[in-house]
Parts: sequence; structure tokens; C-alpha cells
Amino acid sequence: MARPSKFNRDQAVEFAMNAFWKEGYEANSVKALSEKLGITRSSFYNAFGDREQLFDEALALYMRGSPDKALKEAVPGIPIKSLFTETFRTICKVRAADPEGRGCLVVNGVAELCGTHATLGPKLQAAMLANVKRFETLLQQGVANGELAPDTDVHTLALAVKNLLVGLNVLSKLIHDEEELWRTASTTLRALNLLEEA
Amino acid sequence: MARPSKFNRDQAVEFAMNAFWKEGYEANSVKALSEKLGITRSSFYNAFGDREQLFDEALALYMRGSPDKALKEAVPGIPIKSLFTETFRTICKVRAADPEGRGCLVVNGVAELCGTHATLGPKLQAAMLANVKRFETLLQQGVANGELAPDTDVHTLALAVKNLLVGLNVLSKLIHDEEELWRTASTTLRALNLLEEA
DNA sequence: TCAATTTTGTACACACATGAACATAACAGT
DNA sequence: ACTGTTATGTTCATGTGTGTACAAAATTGA
Repeated sequence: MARPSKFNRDQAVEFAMNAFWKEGYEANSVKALSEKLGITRSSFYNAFGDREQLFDEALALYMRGSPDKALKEAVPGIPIKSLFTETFRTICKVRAADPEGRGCLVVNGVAELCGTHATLGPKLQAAMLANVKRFETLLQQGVANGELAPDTDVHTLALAVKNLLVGLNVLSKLIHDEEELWRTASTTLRALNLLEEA
Repeated sequence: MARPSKFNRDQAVEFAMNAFWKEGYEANSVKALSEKLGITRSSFYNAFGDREQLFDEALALYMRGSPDKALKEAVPGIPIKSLFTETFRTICKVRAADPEGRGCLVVNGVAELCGTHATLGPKLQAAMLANVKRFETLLQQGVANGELAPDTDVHTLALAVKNLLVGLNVLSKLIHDEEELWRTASTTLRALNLLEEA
């Protein structure tokens, strides 16, 4: 029904995700991305609207595959200590396995764009705060389960866990050894009484 | 002995520090900075060499005034739990008091530049790792003091504390309430047995 | 084959950005 | 006044970056 596209749109979004992840938002201009994708800027604008919309798509793709997605999908009633333990273990593995040490796209984005970008800044910020809410719900389940003490301050504990997660995602840009990352994470997790000891 | 400068160099470095802090490195071009300083690019290059050298100076200035400087200056023999406690308390206060919620220049810089900048990336990275070493030394003092158990894994604990600090500096970009930041920090600090309870 | 559709390719206009070159201006000391 | 010194102002050259405009190309279905 129309002229066929020269490139695979999904692959392009994935490529952009990896580029934003490694080098940030501003370092990837429409010009640079287009050239790397082997398409003209004309095709870029036609396919994606503008760079910000492509970032939105890349962010959505990232979220779908991010190592903490288990926390978002977890069903009610599941033991939450093992859920947190397994998830942090996975995060350490995935972050250490990244040969480019890119950390987390959302955390990088918050650091880069919160002070500058009028729409992406708040969007990334909201994504991170939604995560805290999610943690609260899970910890509340832990209280209901009897895994955590009834008087647990779930809001504050959720923030402490989020803090651990964010810190780990930054540190993984400097520390590439999985076991060292895990020692760091598990030390705090154990201290917070959220580690399921094997 | 020569034509006098139109602007105050120290003030310009401070201005640049604040600009880099809020908006990052790449968002502050020589052109933009020069215009904001009310000087020509010619004067800029003459005074600072290039943007990277100015960033170096801004970074040094930042380090001299950063809220964790107490940890760098601490003398041997001082009780380390109260040192960490006071320092983290100060960090929460200072970060929450920043109306622009900029977090930490070094952490922001690591997030922005580690994957892109050939010289500043490693420099910022090194600054952060030096901090971990410093924490190790302090914790070792805590062991010697008897404040911490003799079998404490000071390296891992230092990483956990650094993780807390880094996470807090990112979270402070989203959470602007001092008490909420402090509840987050003190929860982890207490769990790690590093909180000096008043 | 023609028409409708959508992608491409090319061009234009403009602003941003770097860095160097070079003349000019403003000072201090003699 | 003259000289040396350093900052400033202006210009040049070159490349990057955005967004739009419009013609040409490649497909499908009638």
C-alpha cells in the first residue's frame, strides 16, 4: 500500500535504547542516530516524530526488559524477602555482565535530565517514584505475611530499598565484578532484614 | 603590568560550578557559559584554556565545599559512628536545602560522563573510588576503636556506605524533604550498625 | 496502467558550537 | 612618552544540529 521502509523500526528503537543507555540523551542527536541507523534524518522524523518520542519508546522498551521487572509483576501472597533477594541478585548479575558498564537507563536519565529537560525530567522522576510506591506495597505484603514485624515503617523501608537499588545502579558503572556488587547489596539487604539466606 | 580582566575569575569558576551542577557538562557550552558570564569566548579561552579545564577547576571547588568533606579531613582516633552519623545528617540537610534539587556534582558527572567522556569520565570515577578507600580507612579505625566488631569486612561495609551516599545523592533530586531523606539514610545507617543514636 | 499512499533523498534556512588568528585596548613600570 | 604584557573584540573557517519543504521513488490495490 506504500513504499516499504528501508529499516526495521523495532531494531531501530532497540538501537536507540542502547545508545541512550550508554551515552545519554543529549549525546545522541537526531543526526548522529540517523547516521548510525543508516537512514536519513528525513526518515527519522517521519518514523519517530522527534527525538523525545523515540526516547519515550526506548524507555518503554527498557522498562519491559529491566532486571527489576520481577518486582512489578509479582503476584500478591509471594514471599517478599526471597523476591527482593532474587531480584537484587539478578541486578548484580546483569549489571556486572554489561561490558559497557552502563548502569540503569532510568537512573542515568534522572541524573542527566532532571535539571534540564522540561518533559523528560519529570517523566523519569515519576517512573522512579512509582517504583517506591510499588516497593511499599510489596513490603506491606511482607508485613501481612508475617515476614516483617507488624510495626515496620514500610514507607521508609521502601525508600531505603530504593536507595540501595539506585546506588547499586550507579556503582555498577565503576564496579564490574558481580560478586563485589553482590557483597555490597547483600550487606545492606541483610542489615535491613530483607535478605533470604540460602 | 597588563590590561585588567573584565570579570572576576573566582566568581566565574563558581558560576560554572553551579551551572555544571544543575545542568550537567554538555549542556553548558563555551558559548552559553561565556554569554552568561558576560564575556566573549575569546576571554573564556584566554582565562580557562577550554571547557574541560574549567570543569576541572569547578570540580575542585565543589570538592572543597562538599558536605562529605568532614570524612576527608577527619583525624585518626575520632569516633567514627558519630562522624558518619553527623556527616549523613549534614548531607540530608544540605541536599534538601538546595532549591534546585541538584544532588551531587560528582554523582551527576559519573552518570553523565562515564560512558562518553574519555578523560572526565575516568577522573570522576577515580574520585568516587578514592572515597571508598577513605571509608575503608575510617571503618578500620572503628574496628581499632572497638566501635565495630573485629571481624568486620571493612571493604564491603565501605562499599555499602558509599552505596548509601550515592543513592541518597540521586534520591535528593526527587525527594526534597530533609526529614524524609534522613529517615531513609538513618534507616540504612542504623541497620549497618553505623548510627550513633542521640 | 493508474491512483493512492508512504518512505526516501535532497535542499534550504537558520542557529549553535569550537578553536584559532590577529588587531586593538588598557594597564604597570621605567 | 615608551615598552612590555595581557585581556579583549572581531573575524574566519568549519562542523554540528534542528526542522521544514518538496520532489522522486517504491509499493499495493483497483
